[in-house]
Amino acid sequence: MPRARPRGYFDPSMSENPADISHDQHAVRLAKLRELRAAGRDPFRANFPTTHFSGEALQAHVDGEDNTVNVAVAGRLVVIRDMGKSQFVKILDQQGVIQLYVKKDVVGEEAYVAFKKLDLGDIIGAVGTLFKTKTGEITVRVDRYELVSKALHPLPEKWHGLTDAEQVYRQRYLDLIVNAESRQRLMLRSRIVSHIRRFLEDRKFIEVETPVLEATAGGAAARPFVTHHNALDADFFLRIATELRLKRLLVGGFDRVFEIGRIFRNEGVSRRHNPEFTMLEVYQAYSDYRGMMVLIKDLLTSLCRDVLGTGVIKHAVSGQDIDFAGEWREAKYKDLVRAETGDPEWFNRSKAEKIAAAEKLGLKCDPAWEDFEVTNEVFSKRIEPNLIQPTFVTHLPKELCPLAKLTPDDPTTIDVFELCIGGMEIAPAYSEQNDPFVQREMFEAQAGEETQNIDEDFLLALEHGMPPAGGMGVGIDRLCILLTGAESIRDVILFPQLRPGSAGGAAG
RNA sequence: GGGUUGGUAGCUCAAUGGUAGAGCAGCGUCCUUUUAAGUCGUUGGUUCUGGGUUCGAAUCCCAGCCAACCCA
Repeated sequence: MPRARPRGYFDPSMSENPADISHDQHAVRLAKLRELRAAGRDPFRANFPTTHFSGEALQAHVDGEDNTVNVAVAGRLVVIRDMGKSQFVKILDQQGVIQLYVKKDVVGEEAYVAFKKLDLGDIIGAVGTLFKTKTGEITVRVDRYELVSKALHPLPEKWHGLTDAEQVYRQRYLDLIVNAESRQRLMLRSRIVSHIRRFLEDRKFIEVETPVLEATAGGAAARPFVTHHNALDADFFLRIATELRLKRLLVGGFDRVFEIGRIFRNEGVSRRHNPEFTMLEVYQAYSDYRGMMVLIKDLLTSLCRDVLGTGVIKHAVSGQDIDFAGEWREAKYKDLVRAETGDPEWFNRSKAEKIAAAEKLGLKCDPAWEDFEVTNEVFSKRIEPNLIQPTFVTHLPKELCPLAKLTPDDPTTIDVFELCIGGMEIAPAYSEQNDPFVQREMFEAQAGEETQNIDEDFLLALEHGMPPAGGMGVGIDRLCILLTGAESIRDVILFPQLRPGSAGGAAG
């Protein structure tokens, strides 16, 4: 038997009726939507003119002068505190949250009744004046409001937010609505990229865009994605670097160029790797890798100063403070390896001796590896993870990068640095190879049997004369991990790659 | 690709082989300066999927899907 209860919008006394939908939040919202439409009100308006973002409105309030400043604001309802004949609610916009105060005797009976039927998640616009509540919060006293867009699904819980990693990534919009930390971190990424553009433009660099679809994927050692062009009936590769295109521009007389471009590598997914990621590549004619050192140090210190407002950041993994303001260490690759292995004669040992020594350090080595690969295993597993403070590692073995110029007094190494910070490689930079004959030899040595993979068009460009140049690549995602204190690359990419699946079916 | 951990109400989480619960959200009241507002009442479950063991499975076993972490 249904119990006697006052009848309201959805009467629980109807709960034994299959038509009762009070437990189904989606159905309740659909019913409210139908009611709005039946009353001739559009639940999805075309616009709502605003005068202020939330943050601007908070700034616009004049202390001690309540209700003198008019504002029109809009955003998503994220908090509702109903006190009977008045309500405090909060709306979220791009700049954050602002509180609204809606009084029955200000907005009128009809509008107030309609306001009570709004749901968390609805997008509303409001016009009113600014005042400060008795607890000191700057608030909009609402004269008039509109429902701008109805939300048909409930928001995740306000206090704990959304924690399910899968839903965070597949439905990032929910994460952005309820997790302020995510919202701020991803906005910080935008500011970082924006700062990099301004920084380089101030130094006369030109931003360019080069093809993503390439006939040969060169400029790095990585497996590419393959795709197909129907009209040309030809396979294309998604680029794995922008280097060879940008150098053609150096030949063409664009002396300082950069591209902030999406790079695609068909490799594993991990905390540090997304199949598509963003790389800054910079080339400066008549400079060299030493010039790039100055550039990257200026760039990172200015990022810390102007975007983060600090010279020291906390390293998420080790807990150490990373000091960008002080002197940056510079160390030769070979010296670091000799120190780590405790063997001054490391580079005179045979491959077998190196493997034996590396395995004593707890490393697993594939016997098929080349000599330099064994050494590099020591570097990447034992040395790089411990380079927390900014460190330029210089004079790498020439086998590691076929596009750089050899060190004048040591033909086994190249004029390059790898900037390591927080145990990660942040930016490799070279004195770029501009001798077409040496470049061809390096390509051929690297290609082995697969000479069809040599980019002949690039070599032809070099034969027309490329100015000497310093070049540098900066992994934007890793830089953002470092600067925002994120633990995973997925936390600094809006929509990280996941296995295909639907958002709705994600939870089960 | 291998190992480990996890998947329970819209969300955050309980329930260690014996009637699936709580908080928030929802629904119905009270409340015209609240701050995770408060107050009284109340609805809501294919326990990721499919098999198996058992008198009985969210729980144990097998397979699969998805995710996180570690390794390659």
